[in-house]
Amino acid sequence: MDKERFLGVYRHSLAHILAKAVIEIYGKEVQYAIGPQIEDGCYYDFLIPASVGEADFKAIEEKMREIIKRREVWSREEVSRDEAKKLFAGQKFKTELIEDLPEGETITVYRTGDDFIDLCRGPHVDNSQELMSVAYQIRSVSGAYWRGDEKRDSMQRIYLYAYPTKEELKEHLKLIQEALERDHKKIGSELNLFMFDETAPGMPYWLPRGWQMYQELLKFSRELQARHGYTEISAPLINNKKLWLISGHWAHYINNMFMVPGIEGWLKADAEIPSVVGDVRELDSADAEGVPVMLGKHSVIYNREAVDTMAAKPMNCPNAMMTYKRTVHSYKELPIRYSEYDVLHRKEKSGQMNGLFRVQEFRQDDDHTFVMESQIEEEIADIISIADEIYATFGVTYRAELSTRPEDFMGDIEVWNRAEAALKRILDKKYGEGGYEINEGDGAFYGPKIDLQIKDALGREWQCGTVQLDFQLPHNFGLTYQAADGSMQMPVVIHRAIYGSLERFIGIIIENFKGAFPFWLSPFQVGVVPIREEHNAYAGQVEEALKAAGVRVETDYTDSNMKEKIKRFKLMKDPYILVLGDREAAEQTVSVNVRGSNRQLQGVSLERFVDMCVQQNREHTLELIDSAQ
RNA sequence: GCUGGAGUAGCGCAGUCGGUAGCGCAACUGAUUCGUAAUCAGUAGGUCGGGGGUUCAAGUCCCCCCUCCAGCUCCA
Repeated sequence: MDKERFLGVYRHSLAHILAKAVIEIYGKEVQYAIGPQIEDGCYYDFLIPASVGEADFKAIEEKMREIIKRREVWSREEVSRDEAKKLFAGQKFKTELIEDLPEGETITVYRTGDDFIDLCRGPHVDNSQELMSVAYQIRSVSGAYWRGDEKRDSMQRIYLYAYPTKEELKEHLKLIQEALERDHKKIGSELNLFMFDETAPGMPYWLPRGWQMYQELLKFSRELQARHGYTEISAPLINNKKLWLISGHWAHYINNMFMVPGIEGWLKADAEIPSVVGDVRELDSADAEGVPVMLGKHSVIYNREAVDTMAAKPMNCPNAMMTYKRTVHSYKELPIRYSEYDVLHRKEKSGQMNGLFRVQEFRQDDDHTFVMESQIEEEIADIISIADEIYATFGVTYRAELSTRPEDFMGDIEVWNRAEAALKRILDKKYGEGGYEINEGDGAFYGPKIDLQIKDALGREWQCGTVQLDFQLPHNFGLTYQAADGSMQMPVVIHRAIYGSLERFIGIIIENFKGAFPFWLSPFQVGVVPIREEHNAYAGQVEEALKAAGVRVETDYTDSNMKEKIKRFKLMKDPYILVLGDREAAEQTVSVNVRGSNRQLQGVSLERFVDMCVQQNREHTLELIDSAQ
């Protein structure tokens, strides 16, 4: 049996054992739903009368062990729909699953011993004893909605790690531990890169060291884009709702926007309101049921439909449209590329935030390019070449995904077809046919898109870059350009970002590099350690020489001993630590400690060391130069 | 928003049955002037996330809220 199949059968069988154990512990009223295998094990969704916590894990694991030891026989049966329904009477999820099975499909059930039956396609082990040697451990319990729908039952999902042997399980737990050690929240705090405060959830405070990196990323993006003909703009952070009405955000995105009340909408109320909808998610739903609410005397309420209501921008696009609209445009001007790095705000439901990966305030390396349809192909090829250069600089690989026309598309189907064909031509040429994924029908209603997923040092994938065609906003804003024949035509807008959000990207590279950044990106690039106070003068001279060459250097002039000084810079993961004493001062050299090795370069001339630094800044070198040759 | 966990000095943590809030690192002061990851001694630092309640007494028990974490759902 090949490994894939082996894992599938065993993990899936363990899910059944898990369900059986949970039912034996918590009683027959447990509703069990589905228990698929996943990447590192399996899970099972339950509706359990009690709430399961970490304290219960051991009992469940032991119950599973006990069940396996019973060496029960597993049997497969084919049953009719009615028989199946009878077998699972009282199990509402199973009943729903059975009802949803297509007519004529063979329904199979598996029994484990006499007292447990599950609806399942299989295959499974023949006898529980085959599971005797597999290693498993409850990973966690978490909430999950029945069929992923937040309006339906909220269930408890119990996750299991499952591997064929104890060694493999151990190996996996080690990898998890490794990921934990790379956690950007932990490293970000240790390296003084950023912080959060409860008064601004999901909005990072960038500390000096972190902001330095942030600026380097911006600088790199700006340099690269300037070479590719981009022009940068900046636009208001808050706009009147009029703009959001035109762009469609007021109708489709309002619950994710931070509102800025004006003066007009404030009302003093002292009345009974017949129908108040309390759940913000249902505000736009026609059949949301309101309840009568009595407002207290002189309550202050706000009517967001007032003419002077403003909102913080969640996206840059509408203002880019406005910028384009300022003058008339000729086809000769296109493509026009407006890049911007403005601050965006998106209100998230609580529980959605996650360090820098998901925040409420962020910047993107955003751009809106206005092109003629005939220019799409060439423009996107250029965007991909930018992405190539940026990702390569961080030493990460990526793959592309194309999402095509959804059912509720907007615009001319012919335009869609031509645009999708153009995107496919580019991707075929770049990655070879089949060298990228196609998600049919997954595009936005306003245009097809290409997503770029990067793969980090642990093999985890992250969505960063995105290139989206947009036929809708030019329409909403009435954008035009004058074509060669004198007619007025509508440009196509290309939205694109390569880092994605700077915040998320920094989170990813913190984990990718484990805080040991390439030289050009390091908050401080060189730490200088004078051995004794009498060496401070020479240290100052070295510091000045480096600063003059644009190198970010920090020097420890305190009276602590050199070991402590070295330790401090090592903990900050400065790429180079210079140790300066009598010898160096006399010879005008530096002794260099290279990060990540115990290697010391002795007697490097100051001039040579400055050159090494300058070269790495200029070339955005990924690896540290660890030789003075 | 949902499920489960957590919040005690700047950071990492301990705090038992409800009975005077502690340890390590960091900080500060003094001594030490040192050749590659922690010199020694002393000092200071707390609305125990916020609010309410129970009690003679609350970090500890109860209720509400906030924030964070692991997931679910949604997303850059």
